[in-house]
Amino acid sequence: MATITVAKVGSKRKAASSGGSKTLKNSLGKKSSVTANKNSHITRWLLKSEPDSRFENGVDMKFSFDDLKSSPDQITQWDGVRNFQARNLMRDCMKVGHLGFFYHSNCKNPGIAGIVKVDVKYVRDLKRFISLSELKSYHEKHKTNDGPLKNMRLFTNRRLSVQPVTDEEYEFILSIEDQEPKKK
DNA sequence: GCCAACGTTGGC
DNA sequence: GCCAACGTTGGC
Repeated sequence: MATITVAKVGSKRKAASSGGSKTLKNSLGKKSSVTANKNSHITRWLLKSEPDSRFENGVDMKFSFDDLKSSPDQITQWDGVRNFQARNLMRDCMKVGHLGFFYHSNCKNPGIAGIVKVDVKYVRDLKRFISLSELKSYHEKHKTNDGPLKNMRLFTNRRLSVQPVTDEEYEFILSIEDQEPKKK
């Protein structure tokens, strides 16, 4: 694992940002150490970003997987994360070198476009786009048969823009990369 | 564009 | 610490 820049602290959800205006009074201290403890084994993540233009206070939120690929060194800072839980996860649990899925949200065809290293740096494209609807069909199935995606945060904590992904979830998703999409 | 679900704020 | 009002997310 070469590379690494270390940008971390900023945070993101590409776009947003608002240059640090939001205040951070809530939940530090003990709350976040709980977050850290609970997720200390996590080394895989899912990062949401919006691939389509959307303006918020005059700032374009767009940042697609292709935008990452064409960034200098294929690295970007993940800034603009406002949600406290997401920020705490990044601050306390995410480590340089961890891997993550790059997820396209708030768009026509939401789903996972590729893999990044948690710098955040491009690693590779998925062999095919894995859509939200496909993941959801597995999630539904796995709820009944105790499969690996039964608790995936994409569905159980839908608004989190920086999500922990368990090794089981990560491996399962990689394992369906080579298959034809089951359901769309 | 709608709106359900969820997160944040702030008065009490 | 509760909870109503309000704001945001994000799939549809």
